[in-house]
Amino acid sequence: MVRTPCCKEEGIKKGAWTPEEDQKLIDYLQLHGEGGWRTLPEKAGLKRCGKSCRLRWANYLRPDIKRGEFTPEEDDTIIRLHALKGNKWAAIATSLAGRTDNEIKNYWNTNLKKRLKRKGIDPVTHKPINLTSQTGSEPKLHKLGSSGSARLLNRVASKYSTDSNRDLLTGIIIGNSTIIADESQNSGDVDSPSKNVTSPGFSDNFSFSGEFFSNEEISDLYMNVDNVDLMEELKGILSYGGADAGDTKDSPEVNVTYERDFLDSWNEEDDLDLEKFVSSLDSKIGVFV
DNA sequence: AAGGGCCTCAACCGCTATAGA
DNA sequence: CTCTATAGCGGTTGAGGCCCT
Repeated sequence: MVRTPCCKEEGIKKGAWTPEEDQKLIDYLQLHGEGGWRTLPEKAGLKRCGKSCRLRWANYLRPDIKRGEFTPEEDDTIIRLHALKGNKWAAIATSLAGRTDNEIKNYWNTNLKKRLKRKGIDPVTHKPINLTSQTGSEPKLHKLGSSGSARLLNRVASKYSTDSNRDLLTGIIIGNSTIIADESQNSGDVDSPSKNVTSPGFSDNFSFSGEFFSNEEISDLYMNVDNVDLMEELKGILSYGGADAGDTKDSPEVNVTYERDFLDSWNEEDDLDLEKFVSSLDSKIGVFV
Protein backbone atom coordinates (compact mmCIF):
# COMPACT_ATOMS: atom_id res chain seq x y z
CA MET A 1 0.00 0.00 0.00
CA VAL A 2 1.35 3.35 -1.02
CA ARG A 3 1.25 5.86 1.74
CA THR A 4 -0.41 9.16 0.98
CA PRO A 5 2.18 11.89 1.32
CA CYS A 6 1.32 14.60 3.80
CA CYS A 7 1.97 17.18 1.11
CA LYS A 8 2.91 17.41 -2.55
CA GLU A 9 6.57 16.70 -3.01
CA GLU A 10 7.36 19.17 -5.78
CA GLY A 11 8.24 22.71 -4.76
CA ILE A 12 8.39 21.87 -1.08
CA LYS A 13 11.37 23.26 0.75
CA LYS A 14 13.19 21.19 3.35
CA GLY A 15 15.93 21.88 5.83
CA ALA A 16 16.63 24.79 8.13
CA TRP A 17 14.06 27.54 8.41
CA THR A 18 15.03 31.10 7.53
CA PRO A 19 14.04 34.07 9.75
CA GLU A 20 11.71 35.21 6.96
CA GLU A 21 9.89 31.88 6.95
CA ASP A 22 9.64 31.95 10.74
CA GLN A 23 8.12 35.41 10.62
CA LYS A 24 5.57 34.39 8.01
CA LEU A 25 4.52 31.47 10.14
CA ILE A 26 4.33 33.54 13.33
CA ASP A 27 2.34 36.26 11.61
CA TYR A 28 -0.13 33.79 10.20
CA LEU A 29 -0.64 31.89 13.45
CA GLN A 30 -1.00 35.05 15.51
CA LEU A 31 -3.74 36.12 13.14
CA HIS A 32 -5.56 32.83 12.62
CA GLY A 33 -4.53 30.60 15.50
CA GLU A 34 -3.31 27.02 15.36
CA GLY A 35 -4.88 24.33 13.20
CA GLY A 36 -5.50 23.72 9.54
CA TRP A 37 -1.88 22.77 9.04
CA ARG A 38 -2.43 21.18 5.66
CA THR A 39 -3.63 24.36 4.04
CA LEU A 40 -1.59 26.72 6.20
CA PRO A 41 1.60 26.84 4.06
CA GLU A 42 -0.24 28.08 0.99
CA LYS A 43 -2.27 30.61 2.97
CA ALA A 44 0.82 31.82 4.83
CA GLY A 45 2.91 32.01 1.69
CA LEU A 46 5.31 29.27 2.72
CA LYS A 47 6.78 26.60 0.47
CA ARG A 48 6.76 24.09 3.29
CA CYS A 49 4.89 20.95 4.19
CA GLY A 50 2.13 21.55 6.74
CA LYS A 51 3.68 19.05 9.05
CA SER A 52 6.97 20.90 8.90
CA CYS A 53 5.15 24.11 9.82
CA ARG A 54 3.45 22.48 12.76
CA LEU A 55 6.74 21.09 14.07
CA ARG A 56 8.55 24.37 13.60
CA TRP A 57 5.86 26.11 15.59
CA ALA A 58 5.53 23.44 18.29
CA ASN A 59 9.23 22.92 18.84
CA TYR A 60 10.69 26.35 18.26
CA LEU A 61 8.43 29.32 17.61
CA ARG A 62 5.67 28.89 20.18
CA PRO A 63 5.82 31.89 22.54
CA ASP A 64 5.63 29.82 25.73
CA ILE A 65 8.74 27.81 24.91
CA LYS A 66 11.50 28.17 27.45
CA ARG A 67 14.93 28.46 25.87
CA GLY A 68 18.29 28.05 27.49
CA GLU A 69 20.02 25.50 29.65
CA PHE A 70 18.16 22.97 31.73
CA THR A 71 18.27 23.62 35.45
CA PRO A 72 19.45 20.93 37.90
CA GLU A 73 15.83 20.63 39.04
CA GLU A 74 14.72 19.97 35.48
CA ASP A 75 17.50 17.41 35.05
CA ASP A 76 16.33 15.65 38.16
CA THR A 77 12.72 15.66 37.05
CA ILE A 78 13.58 14.21 33.64
CA ILE A 79 15.67 11.44 35.15
CA ARG A 80 13.01 10.53 37.66
CA LEU A 81 10.18 10.61 35.16
CA HIS A 82 12.20 8.62 32.64
CA ALA A 83 12.68 5.96 35.30
CA LEU A 84 8.92 5.82 35.69
CA LYS A 85 7.68 6.32 32.15
CA GLY A 86 10.56 5.35 29.85
CA ASN A 87 10.95 7.12 26.49
CA LYS A 88 7.57 8.79 26.76
CA TRP A 89 8.95 12.21 25.89
CA ALA A 90 5.62 13.89 25.42
CA ALA A 91 4.44 12.62 28.80
CA ILE A 92 7.64 13.81 30.44
CA ALA A 93 7.34 17.18 28.72
CA THR A 94 3.96 17.81 30.38
CA SER A 95 5.79 18.03 33.71
CA LEU A 96 8.33 20.57 32.46
CA ALA A 97 6.68 23.85 31.62
CA GLY A 98 8.05 25.43 28.47
CA ARG A 99 10.07 22.41 27.38
CA THR A 100 9.16 20.42 24.29
CA ASP A 101 9.28 16.67 23.93
CA ASN A 102 11.87 17.07 21.19
CA GLU A 103 14.09 19.23 23.38
CA ILE A 104 13.86 16.81 26.28
CA LYS A 105 14.57 13.87 24.01
CA ASN A 106 17.66 15.57 22.60
CA TYR A 107 18.84 16.60 26.03
CA TRP A 108 18.39 13.10 27.32
CA ASN A 109 20.31 11.54 24.46
CA THR A 110 23.16 14.03 24.52
CA ASN A 111 23.56 14.73 28.23
CA LEU A 112 21.56 12.86 30.82
CA LYS A 113 22.07 9.40 29.36
CA LYS A 114 25.83 9.87 29.45
CA ARG A 115 25.71 11.34 32.93
CA LEU A 116 23.89 8.27 34.25
CA LYS A 117 26.35 5.97 32.54
CA ARG A 118 29.24 7.81 34.19
CA LYS A 119 27.54 7.19 37.52
CA GLY A 120 27.32 3.50 36.73
CA ILE A 121 23.57 3.55 36.14
CA ASP A 122 21.97 1.94 33.13
CA PRO A 123 19.97 4.76 31.46
CA VAL A 124 17.43 2.29 30.11
CA THR A 125 16.65 0.36 33.26
CA HIS A 126 17.89 2.94 35.79
CA LYS A 127 19.57 0.14 37.66
CA PRO A 128 23.26 -0.01 38.51
CA ILE A 129 25.05 -1.25 35.39
CA ASN A 130 26.79 -4.15 37.08
CA LEU A 131 23.41 -5.38 38.26
CA THR A 132 22.22 -5.61 34.69
CA SER A 133 25.39 -7.21 33.38
CA GLN A 134 26.25 -9.59 36.22
CA THR A 135 23.26 -11.47 37.50
CA GLY A 136 23.69 -12.92 40.94
CA SER A 137 26.63 -10.75 41.89
CA GLU A 138 26.62 -8.06 44.52
CA PRO A 139 26.14 -4.54 43.18
CA LYS A 140 29.08 -2.12 43.24
CA LEU A 141 27.27 1.00 44.24
CA HIS A 142 29.80 3.21 45.91
CA LYS A 143 33.49 3.91 45.99
CA LEU A 144 33.64 2.88 49.64
CA GLY A 145 32.47 -0.63 48.93
CA SER A 146 29.24 -2.09 47.84
CA SER A 147 28.03 -4.56 50.41
CA GLY A 148 26.77 -2.10 52.99
CA SER A 149 25.05 0.05 50.42
CA ALA A 150 23.47 -2.86 48.60
CA ARG A 151 22.29 -4.47 51.78
CA LEU A 152 20.84 -1.29 53.16
CA LEU A 153 19.03 -0.53 49.94
CA ASN A 154 17.80 -4.08 49.67
CA ARG A 155 16.31 -3.71 53.10
CA VAL A 156 14.49 -0.60 52.00
CA ALA A 157 13.27 -2.37 48.91
CA SER A 158 12.12 -5.31 51.00
CA LYS A 159 10.27 -3.06 53.35
CA TYR A 160 8.53 -1.53 50.36
CA SER A 161 8.28 -4.69 48.32
CA THR A 162 4.53 -4.56 47.80
CA ASP A 163 3.52 -2.64 44.71
CA SER A 164 1.70 0.02 46.65
CA ASN A 165 4.61 0.60 48.99
CA ARG A 166 7.10 0.66 46.16
CA ASP A 167 5.03 3.21 44.28
CA LEU A 168 4.71 5.29 47.39
CA LEU A 169 8.43 5.34 48.00
CA THR A 170 9.00 6.18 44.36
CA GLY A 171 6.70 9.13 44.90
CA ILE A 172 8.59 10.16 47.98
CA ILE A 173 11.87 10.00 46.11
CA ILE A 174 10.40 12.04 43.32
CA GLY A 175 8.89 14.44 45.83
CA ASN A 176 5.79 14.73 43.68
CA SER A 177 2.44 14.09 45.30
CA THR A 178 0.77 13.95 41.89
CA ILE A 179 2.89 10.98 40.93
CA ILE A 180 2.25 9.38 44.28
CA ALA A 181 -1.44 9.78 43.58
CA ASP A 182 -1.23 8.46 40.03
CA GLU A 183 0.84 5.45 40.93
CA SER A 184 -1.27 4.60 43.94
CA GLN A 185 -4.38 4.70 41.83
CA ASN A 186 -2.81 2.63 39.11
CA SER A 187 -1.78 -0.04 41.54
CA GLY A 188 -5.26 -0.24 42.95
CA ASP A 189 -4.29 1.07 46.36
CA VAL A 190 -7.36 1.35 48.54
CA ASP A 191 -6.03 4.27 50.52
CA SER A 192 -6.49 7.72 49.10
CA PRO A 193 -3.25 9.40 47.95
CA SER A 194 -3.72 12.30 50.29
CA LYS A 195 -4.11 9.96 53.20
CA ASN A 196 -0.95 8.16 52.22
CA VAL A 197 1.00 11.35 52.13
CA THR A 198 -0.21 12.78 55.36
CA SER A 199 -1.17 9.93 57.63
CA PRO A 200 1.35 9.22 60.37
CA GLY A 201 -0.19 5.80 60.78
CA PHE A 202 0.37 4.74 57.19
CA SER A 203 3.14 2.32 57.99
CA ASP A 204 0.75 0.34 60.16
CA ASN A 205 -1.01 -0.87 57.03
CA PHE A 206 2.03 -2.82 55.91
CA SER A 207 3.65 -5.43 58.01
CA PHE A 208 7.39 -5.47 57.97
CA SER A 209 9.10 -8.72 58.71
CA GLY A 210 11.18 -8.72 61.87
CA GLU A 211 13.81 -10.39 59.75
CA PHE A 212 14.96 -6.89 58.74
CA PHE A 213 15.48 -3.57 60.46
CA SER A 214 12.76 -1.96 62.50
CA ASN A 215 11.44 1.38 61.30
CA GLU A 216 13.48 3.08 63.97
CA GLU A 217 16.64 1.34 62.86
CA ILE A 218 16.01 2.34 59.26
CA SER A 219 15.52 5.90 60.38
CA ASP A 220 18.87 5.79 62.09
CA LEU A 221 20.60 4.59 58.97
CA TYR A 222 19.24 6.95 56.36
CA MET A 223 21.12 9.78 54.81
CA ASN A 224 20.67 13.07 53.01
CA VAL A 225 17.49 13.13 50.91
CA ASP A 226 19.15 15.54 48.53
CA ASN A 227 21.77 13.03 47.55
CA VAL A 228 20.94 12.22 43.94
CA ASP A 229 23.18 9.18 43.76
CA LEU A 230 21.44 7.56 46.68
CA MET A 231 18.06 8.27 45.21
CA GLU A 232 19.11 6.72 41.93
CA GLU A 233 20.34 3.65 43.75
CA LEU A 234 17.09 3.41 45.65
CA LYS A 235 15.15 3.66 42.45
CA GLY A 236 17.33 1.01 40.88
CA ILE A 237 16.73 -1.33 43.75
CA LEU A 238 13.03 -0.58 43.80
CA SER A 239 12.62 -1.01 40.11
CA TYR A 240 13.70 -4.62 40.19
CA GLY A 241 11.48 -5.44 43.08
CA GLY A 242 13.58 -5.67 46.22
CA ALA A 243 16.21 -7.73 47.90
CA ASP A 244 17.99 -10.56 46.22
CA ALA A 245 17.65 -13.91 47.85
CA GLY A 246 21.16 -13.90 49.23
CA ASP A 247 20.76 -10.90 51.45
CA THR A 248 17.61 -12.02 53.11
CA LYS A 249 19.30 -15.14 54.31
CA ASP A 250 21.99 -13.28 56.23
CA SER A 251 21.60 -12.76 59.92
CA PRO A 252 20.46 -9.30 60.99
CA GLU A 253 23.51 -8.85 63.19
CA VAL A 254 25.91 -9.30 60.28
CA ASN A 255 23.93 -6.89 58.13
CA VAL A 256 23.79 -4.24 60.82
CA THR A 257 27.56 -4.25 60.92
CA TYR A 258 27.95 -4.01 57.15
CA GLU A 259 25.43 -1.28 56.76
CA ARG A 260 26.48 0.84 59.68
CA ASP A 261 30.12 0.62 58.61
CA PHE A 262 29.17 1.61 55.13
CA LEU A 263 26.99 4.51 56.19
CA ASP A 264 29.47 5.76 58.75
CA SER A 265 32.25 5.90 56.21
CA TRP A 266 30.04 7.40 53.53
CA ASN A 267 28.70 10.01 55.86
CA GLU A 268 32.17 11.03 56.96
CA GLU A 269 33.59 11.32 53.48
CA ASP A 270 30.69 12.97 51.70
CA ASP A 271 29.41 15.07 54.57
CA LEU A 272 25.91 13.71 54.32
CA ASP A 273 23.27 14.57 56.86
CA LEU A 274 21.44 11.53 58.18
CA GLU A 275 19.22 13.51 60.48
CA LYS A 276 18.05 15.77 57.69
CA PHE A 277 17.09 12.83 55.51
CA VAL A 278 15.16 11.10 58.24
CA SER A 279 13.28 14.21 59.28
CA SER A 280 12.48 14.98 55.66
CA LEU A 281 10.87 11.59 55.14
CA ASP A 282 9.10 11.78 58.48
CA SER A 283 7.62 15.14 57.63
CA LYS A 284 6.42 13.95 54.24
CA ILE A 285 4.53 10.83 55.13
CA GLY A 286 5.32 9.85 58.67
CA VAL A 287 6.49 6.39 57.65
CA PHE A 288 9.39 6.33 60.02
CA VAL A 289 7.60 6.66 63.30
C1' DA B 1 45.98 27.11 9.82
C1' DA B 2 43.90 22.87 8.44
C1' DG B 3 41.20 19.03 8.75
C1' DG B 4 39.26 15.18 10.94
C1' DG B 5 36.33 13.53 14.52
C1' DC B 6 32.83 14.43 17.76
C1' DC B 7 28.75 16.65 19.57
C1' DT B 8 24.44 19.06 19.47
C1' DC B 9 19.95 19.81 18.14
C1' DA B 10 16.59 21.27 14.54
C1' DA B 11 14.23 18.90 11.33
C1' DC B 12 12.59 14.97 9.10
C1' DC B 13 10.53 10.26 8.65
C1' DG B 14 7.42 6.74 9.47
C1' DC B 15 4.10 5.19 12.18
C1' DT B 16 -0.20 5.21 15.20
C1' DA B 17 -4.30 7.38 17.11
C1' DT B 18 -8.27 9.96 16.54
C1' DA B 19 -11.99 12.61 14.57
C1' DG B 20 -15.23 13.34 11.29
C1' DA B 21 -17.54 12.63 6.89
C1' DC C 1 -18.15 0.39 9.24
C1' DT C 2 -14.81 2.41 6.17
C1' DC C 3 -12.03 5.89 4.53
C1' DT C 4 -9.46 10.07 4.75
C1' DA C 5 -7.32 13.94 6.91
C1' DT C 6 -4.98 15.52 10.64
C1' DA C 7 -2.44 15.51 14.94
C1' DG C 8 0.90 13.57 17.67
C1' DC C 9 4.65 10.60 18.92
C1' DG C 10 9.34 8.50 19.09
C1' DG C 11 13.36 7.31 16.38
C1' DT C 12 16.73 8.92 13.20
C1' DT C 13 19.40 12.02 10.35
C1' DG C 14 22.51 15.47 8.98
C1' DA C 15 24.22 20.35 8.98
C1' DG C 16 26.94 23.13 11.45
C1' DG C 17 29.79 24.23 15.21
C1' DC C 18 33.40 22.92 18.39
C1' DC C 19 37.55 20.70 19.85
C1' DC C 20 41.75 18.40 19.39
C1' DT C 21 45.86 17.21 17.05
